[in-house]
Amino acid sequence: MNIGAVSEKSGLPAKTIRHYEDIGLLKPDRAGNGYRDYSMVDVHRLRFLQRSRSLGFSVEECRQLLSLYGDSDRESADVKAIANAKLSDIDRKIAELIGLRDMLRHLVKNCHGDSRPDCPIIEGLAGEARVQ
Amino acid sequence: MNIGAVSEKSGLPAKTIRHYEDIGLLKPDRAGNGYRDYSMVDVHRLRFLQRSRSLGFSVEECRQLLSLYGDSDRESADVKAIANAKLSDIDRKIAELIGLRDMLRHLVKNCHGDSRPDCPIIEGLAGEARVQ
DNA sequence: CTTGAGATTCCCCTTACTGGAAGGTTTATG
DNA sequence: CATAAACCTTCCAGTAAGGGGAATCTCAAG
Repeated sequence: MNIGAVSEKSGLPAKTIRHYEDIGLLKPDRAGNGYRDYSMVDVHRLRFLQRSRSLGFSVEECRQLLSLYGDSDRESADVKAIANAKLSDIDRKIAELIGLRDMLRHLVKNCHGDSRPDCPIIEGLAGEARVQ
Repeated sequence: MNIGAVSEKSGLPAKTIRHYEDIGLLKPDRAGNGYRDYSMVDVHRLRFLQRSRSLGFSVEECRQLLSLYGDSDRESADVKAIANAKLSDIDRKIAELIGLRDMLRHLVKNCHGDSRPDCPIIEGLAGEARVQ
């Protein structure tokens, strides 16, 4: 499969896909003409990257997540440790997104258009997340 | 309030706080000695930035979200349009995080340590999100 | 008064892409 | 068959969003 098709299927620009290859996140075959030749596994990895990057995980975190499978030299204890750590991150992110969503919903409901100066939503903006 | 205290309260490094000032996300006062002097509103904005950046929103998106209040020249229709667009984004992100979490949970439960070659989790990795 | 913690600016480095040039390949069309 | 459009290649440079660290300044404590 050529890079254009993979781009469409993964939702990532071709530039980004080549970049991910440069930094070792995947290694597509090459066709006789020099074009990259992607498999469905590559598409899965790229889709996964698209998702997790857009959710605020760094490329290195994504690399760890990807290593949870596929790398046949994985060790069960490592896998579980990494996965559990990421599960905490994810739970926190979900909670924060829900907080953000509620805040915006409140804003949409209560801020009724006349540009009144003091909007009580400002309090909610910072969330009640414990710092540190 | 000095930048150190604000850093602690917002969870952002001082470097990042100064950077946000450079790109116009806040304008703290200056004390007589040249030190930046932050208000509680600044702290709120910074906390908000910390949260939304870590959730995968770009700085420009954060700028839009911040403009939903504080800018007294806001127009109700604009506010609602932006807020509603962001609400969709947030809902999608939440759904994706839940998908990611379920996948990891499944992996933790089912991948029982002996490095067996084929893990069915790979299917789940890409999610069933419709591309495009 | 001096010592250490915290502030300032400035400049360069890093991460994670993104745009564009210059050129090779494949596909559709006259 | 020619040739133009669409796709692919590499390479180089730029952007976005910070981070490291030097050189200097200021404040609080002993």
